[in-house]
Amino acid sequence: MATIYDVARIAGVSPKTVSRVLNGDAPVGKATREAVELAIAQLDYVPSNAARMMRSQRSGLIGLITGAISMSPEPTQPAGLPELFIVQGIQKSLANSGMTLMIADTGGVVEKAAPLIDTFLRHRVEGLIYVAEYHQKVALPVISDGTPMILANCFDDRGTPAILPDDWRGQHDLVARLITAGHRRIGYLTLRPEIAAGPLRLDGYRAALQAGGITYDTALVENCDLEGRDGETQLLWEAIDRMLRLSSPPTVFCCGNDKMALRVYGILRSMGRKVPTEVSVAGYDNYRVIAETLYPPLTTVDLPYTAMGVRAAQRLMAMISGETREEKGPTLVAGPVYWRDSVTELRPANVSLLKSVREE
Amino acid sequence: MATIYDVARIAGVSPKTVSRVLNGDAPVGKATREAVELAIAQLDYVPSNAARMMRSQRSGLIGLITGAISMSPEPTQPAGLPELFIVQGIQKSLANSGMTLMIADTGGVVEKAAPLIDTFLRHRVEGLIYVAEYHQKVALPVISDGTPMILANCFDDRGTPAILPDDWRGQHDLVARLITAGHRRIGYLTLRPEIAAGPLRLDGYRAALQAGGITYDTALVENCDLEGRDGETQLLWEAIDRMLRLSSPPTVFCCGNDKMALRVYGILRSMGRKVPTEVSVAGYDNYRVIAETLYPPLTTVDLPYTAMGVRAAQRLMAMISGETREEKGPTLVAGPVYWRDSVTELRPANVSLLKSVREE
DNA sequence: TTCTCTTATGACACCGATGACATGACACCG
DNA sequence: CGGTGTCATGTCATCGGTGTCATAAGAGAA
Repeated sequence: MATIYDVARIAGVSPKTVSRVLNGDAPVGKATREAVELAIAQLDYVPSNAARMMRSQRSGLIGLITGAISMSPEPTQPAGLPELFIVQGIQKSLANSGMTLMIADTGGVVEKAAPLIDTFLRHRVEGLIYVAEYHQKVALPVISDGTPMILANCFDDRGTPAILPDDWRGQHDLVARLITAGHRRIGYLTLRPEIAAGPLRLDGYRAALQAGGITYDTALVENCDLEGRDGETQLLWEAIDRMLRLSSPPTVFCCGNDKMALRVYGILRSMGRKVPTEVSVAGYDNYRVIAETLYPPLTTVDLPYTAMGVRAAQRLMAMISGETREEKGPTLVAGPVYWRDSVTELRPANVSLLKSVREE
Repeated sequence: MATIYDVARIAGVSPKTVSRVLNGDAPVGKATREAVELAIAQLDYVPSNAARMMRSQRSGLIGLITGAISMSPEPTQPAGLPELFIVQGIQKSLANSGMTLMIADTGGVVEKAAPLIDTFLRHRVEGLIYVAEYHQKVALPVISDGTPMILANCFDDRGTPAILPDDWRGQHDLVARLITAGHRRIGYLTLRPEIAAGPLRLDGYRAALQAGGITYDTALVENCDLEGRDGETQLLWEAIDRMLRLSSPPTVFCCGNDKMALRVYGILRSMGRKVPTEVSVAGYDNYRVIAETLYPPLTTVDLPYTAMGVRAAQRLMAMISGETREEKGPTLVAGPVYWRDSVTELRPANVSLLKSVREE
């Protein structure tokens, strides 16, 4: 591998002059520059980042840790995609910053995060981002040196800067929109409460009901989320069957996520109930493979992954450049409701009332 | 940031001894070792990879380029997941090699591959892997220095070592299994021929028919793949409708991929045809979100992404260690047929005849 | 004409590790 | 008791760039 000395020799100049041509940090004569560029081309010279970095003490690297890439071998969940979109947002936002993004993967095993962080520190990354698969609490090893770190789609109890989806607002906006559409009996097949999004969305649901003057009815809320295990379909079936037999049955089922909504479609069809004419369905996640492919297309709430990635990168860059006006606490990012044909308008919507809703 | 000199000073030894403790490449006295380890802990010392690398001329880095992470904003395709599984296989295979995997992303823009390769070369990666989203031909810039490179899920016309799915065999095995199940009229809703897998799978289909003594009938084969554009459902509808009206209609529809199969389920249901009792459906990809969630679960062919990743990493490591017994040409990796309930057994299968088929 | 001032370039040390080699202290051997 | 080998450790140069400073050559200004 050619070095800057080789180039200098061929071009008949000093190494420092070659360095100047490469970095453009001082004027170089036209003839000299051309000679250097010719030599570089002849030798296929590629400068060594390691050497450059030693002297300049700046790596230009951002380390990103995710489990997206190698999820557990049984990905019943729509595994990985969320993280991908977050990473996409981060990339987009970092593209013009001159930083190089290094991505490492935990293989879904949280314990692998520590050695990966260590590897990154050895490479002297200027900042770290940890991206989680779904909104959750994490406990990462402390970064003893001052390297800034951001959590995306997760949080810890050390107050590390975090970027989170606004689950409360998302569910709230969806339910508010359903109420606007004339629905009063709104069934809710929730996520299990252990995951962070569960309680937040339930609170959003309740808040929207209250704002709409509707009483919260426990008969309309049930957790059917078995973490992808078998029996979930049966649990869903029973819950739906029970709710539909109520004297005042729900006109719409909100599902914990789009995957559950996919199951609910199947169950309702098997029961002979037509979607949406007899009963409406709404999801959460805007998981497009499902939401857009289903017939009828699914009304759901977008999880603003890309936007979260952008925010994460921005906040990190702010920390790196040492801006003191650092926000405290987590950054909440809300996503719009995607209004599609799986929900009937029981009465015409008053469009002026709608916020952050995209009609498709 | 503390250096090895700081550690040496605190521990009262020479930097070289600290180095020995870190690398364990020469015996160190117990007391000395402990003093050094204490100093390292006190200072939160993390060795600099850049410095180490300069001296040793080995980076321990493998560069991976993918478009998985940031696909186009309109991922109608099951975007990204294939690449993820490939990367997962690569990671698994590289985990114990002492190499660190650096992942970079093209954002789906092929032109970005060149600067990314350059960045990797600056970091002196010891090997490069390019992973494509689906089986396709690519044209990457030539790597002028000798850094080894592997193509995964793609190939070029320069003969760069490539790892590819065995599409011919996959479709062949599926159709052979259908024939074993007693199907004689096998409809095939193909992928568009422009993509690499299309013709290969069609050949596999024809070969299996021939081996089963069944005449190839063009009335049973139609391309309904519009690259995710609108109208695909209508095209599918028409093709299916036409085939079902034939005097000798198909008893099973093979679909170009699982996504298409999902649509076909919907169409057949709308037509009032029950799957699988009245007509069977098979897919391709084993795209689990679809194949396992659909009711009935979908018979399909696995695309062995993880295995491809493993093979890619192995072949790369072989190249790096300079083994001369390098295979020529692409490595083909076949995936098993996943036999699920979407296909009826018209006659009981003779299990002893089945190869690489998983019954679920 | 002489004195700045800019432009263009080189000399040299240094970043933080490690490879090659040297050295000192013992242990074991005949 | 000298020779030889092993263990434990230190010295020094070096990897490939770049920061700092020096210097030479012209361009204008006084």
